[in-house]
Amino acid sequence: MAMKLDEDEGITMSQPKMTDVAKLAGVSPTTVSRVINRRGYLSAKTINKVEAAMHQLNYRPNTVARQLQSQKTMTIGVLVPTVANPFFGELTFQLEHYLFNAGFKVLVGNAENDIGKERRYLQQLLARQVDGLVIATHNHQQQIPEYQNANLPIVSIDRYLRATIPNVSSDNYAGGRLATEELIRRGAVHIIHTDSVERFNKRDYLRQQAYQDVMREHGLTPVTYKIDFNSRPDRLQAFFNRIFDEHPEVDAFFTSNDMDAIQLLQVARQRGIAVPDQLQVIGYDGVPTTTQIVPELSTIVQPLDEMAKTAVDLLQREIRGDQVAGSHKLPVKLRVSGSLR
Amino acid sequence: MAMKLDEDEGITMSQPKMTDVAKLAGVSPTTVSRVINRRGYLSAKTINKVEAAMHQLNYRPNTVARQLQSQKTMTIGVLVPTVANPFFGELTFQLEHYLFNAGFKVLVGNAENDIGKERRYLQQLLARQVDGLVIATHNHQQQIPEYQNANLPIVSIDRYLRATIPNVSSDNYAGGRLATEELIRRGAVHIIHTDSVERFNKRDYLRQQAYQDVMREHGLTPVTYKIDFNSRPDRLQAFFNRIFDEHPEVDAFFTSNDMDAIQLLQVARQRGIAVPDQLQVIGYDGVPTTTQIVPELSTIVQPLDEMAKTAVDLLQREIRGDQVAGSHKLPVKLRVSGSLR
DNA sequence: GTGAAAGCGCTAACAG
DNA sequence: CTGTTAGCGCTTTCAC
Repeated sequence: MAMKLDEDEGITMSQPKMTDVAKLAGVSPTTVSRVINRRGYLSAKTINKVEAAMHQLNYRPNTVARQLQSQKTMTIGVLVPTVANPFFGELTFQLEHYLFNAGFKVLVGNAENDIGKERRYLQQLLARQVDGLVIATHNHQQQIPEYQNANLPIVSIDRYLRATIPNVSSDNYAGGRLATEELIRRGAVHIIHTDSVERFNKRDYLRQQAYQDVMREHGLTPVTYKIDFNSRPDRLQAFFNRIFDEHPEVDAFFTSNDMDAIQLLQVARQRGIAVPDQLQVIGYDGVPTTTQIVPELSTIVQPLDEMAKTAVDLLQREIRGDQVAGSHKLPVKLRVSGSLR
Repeated sequence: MAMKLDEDEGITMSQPKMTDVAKLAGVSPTTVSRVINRRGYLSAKTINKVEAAMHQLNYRPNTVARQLQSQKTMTIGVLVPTVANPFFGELTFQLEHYLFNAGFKVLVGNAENDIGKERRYLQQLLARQVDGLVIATHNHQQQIPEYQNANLPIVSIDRYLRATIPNVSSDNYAGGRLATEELIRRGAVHIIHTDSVERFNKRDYLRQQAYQDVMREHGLTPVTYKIDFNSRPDRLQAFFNRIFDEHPEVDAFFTSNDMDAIQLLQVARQRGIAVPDQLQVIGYDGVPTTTQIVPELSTIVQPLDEMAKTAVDLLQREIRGDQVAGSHKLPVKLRVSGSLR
């Protein structure tokens, strides 16, 4: 029956608040607040009384009220194209992991490559609902004015937003060089690079730039195809089939992400092209989940773990008031597997 | 220079509030509030003045203050094992999609199969920081007392939490039957079922139950192996190798999820077992991303889209005060592909 | 050691 | 059509 106490007293009562606890414990709300926050001098007796009362009422301090008072939400907004994509799923996971350890919660939004949705998220989140923002979407920043006059700590992932917004990415230039040089070293000559169309700034073209530089240094002709990141599988397959038709001499691909590389491997199999003997492939990303599913794919591994850690670190510094603009590049490494000979 | 107005006035000013707008527009805060919320009668002139002032100050109403006043956060907490897993990534995506359309934001937490972390999330979120919760984690609910006295709308996904908490799942029994019957129909006799160890309630055993029922109906001997959902790839491979060693006669598998099925296919390839000629495989989940990556896998497709929609619908009804307990099962379908002969 | 009063930014109730 | 007042639940001065 003692166990029923809460219900007896509380079944009709809405959520208890501080004054309820204070009344039950026979102290003032201020004292209850002090006990919760362990602030100031308190007698052991008072602490016990208050804690007993809180327990009895199953009291939880109202987070929103504390947020209003403290002017902090301890929440970070994370905007990605979609967490359904393994890359952004892993990124979101890593961000949440580090943010949680730093005391923050995560509000996620899938922009779904919809500029309108991204803007609506920004409008809501910029209204002091979060203490900061991590932006990993792909939409054209110039169509999203909110980024220009945003007055909140922001970190972008692998994307240029504004001079004063720090950006975290893998070392795209090094990755592009690494992939291209490796393919050449292994005998490839007709190497095609596929890249995303969603790049709107020179700083976002570094993989392609590296590929072209390396090709030219070796006296080879660079060929780059642009892929729409949103392409459904069937359109992707048609896309790769077209490349094979237009370039029957191709003996290697460097794709801008692993999902594309995987589609490419399927098309190659359908066309009876042997990998790696006739065709070598290197992707980009190296997300653990994808690697687990398709271990034979060679790829440039982005250190998503370190990238998330860096992003969280930068964000915390921004929140503290530091200036931390600039491009933060993390080292990549090559994962050699069955798609290389 | 007119473009610089904001900065001239606002560079040193912190975030403007309603009184700032009111002062600039020469009205009371209440009127500003009315304009924002389009409530009551307002003269066109006043609306214009206020909107001009809001625009000039780049004013955004403080969300937290509104939340405190309205006693609503329009935010839903979503707890999953990890969004890095394609199944939960897709689930989270779908949930966010429907929640956004219903006006809600999403706070995600990765429980990481850590009971402590799941509890800390619950303690925080139950403190009125969200208007409801979607629980898709795998931890043992009996080790998480918060679920028993949680005083907030909750929906669970494919998992029993408490009698009064509605649960959404695919029709696991039908799915188990469908898979097993299909394998038998296609000539399999020694069919092994692998299932997750993270099932703590009879209601969570329906796939296994269906498998066993069908096997017995056909005079076959059911063999179920339990897998730890968290197993790293190498441990999973060792696990499947052990099964092959212990049951060299096996000619089909029905696995409890596609990731396991994919590892199984890799082990079969390593051992030189031909799929589907020597071994047929049916997985469970049928997430679009996974299907795109491994199209040859046959599987029972869960309608994640419909499940998310249903969960959001139930949650909204709970928030309105309706009683909506019970188990909500959605129909599955078989996807036939290369791993079936 | 503890309490009373003011205020975080907004909106609902009540006037006028 | 618009303003004044009070209050959402908490914390932070400032007293005592």
